[in-house]
Amino acid sequence: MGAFNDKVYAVVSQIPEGYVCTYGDVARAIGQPRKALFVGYAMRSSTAPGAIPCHRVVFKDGRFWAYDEEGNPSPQKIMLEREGTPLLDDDHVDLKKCHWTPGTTDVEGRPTDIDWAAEMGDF
DNA sequence: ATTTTGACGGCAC
DNA sequence: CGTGCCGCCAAAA
Repeated sequence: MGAFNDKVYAVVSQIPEGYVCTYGDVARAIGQPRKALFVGYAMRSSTAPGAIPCHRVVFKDGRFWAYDEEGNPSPQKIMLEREGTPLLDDDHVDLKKCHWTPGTTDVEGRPTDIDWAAEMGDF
């Protein structure tokens, strides 16, 4: 696994619950703003579901992948709602309220080492 | 080695 | 505010 994917993993894992981050921000955080697209690949190919909260990574517009290849609603949307992420549309989040950027101080009382596997297991 | 294609982003219209 | 096009970089064909 390349170091790139590893960094992406680290950054995305830091996104607090109820907040989202854009691909561009993640790419920039790892020092390669041009590879925003590549970050998306890392998410899509994201290994074991639950290992990475890829559902918290959205487009710069706030849009997120709400549907999978089969056109079925993706669990991402449900998870975002469940986490209390403010949504503007069925596939848009309110970046104005939940836009979190890496590098900033973590939200108080928001441990980044949550057991996502267990969270997903609830589904 | 060359072409195609993106879970992107920014700017123009 | 929605759409289109181009630029980026790397992997896949």
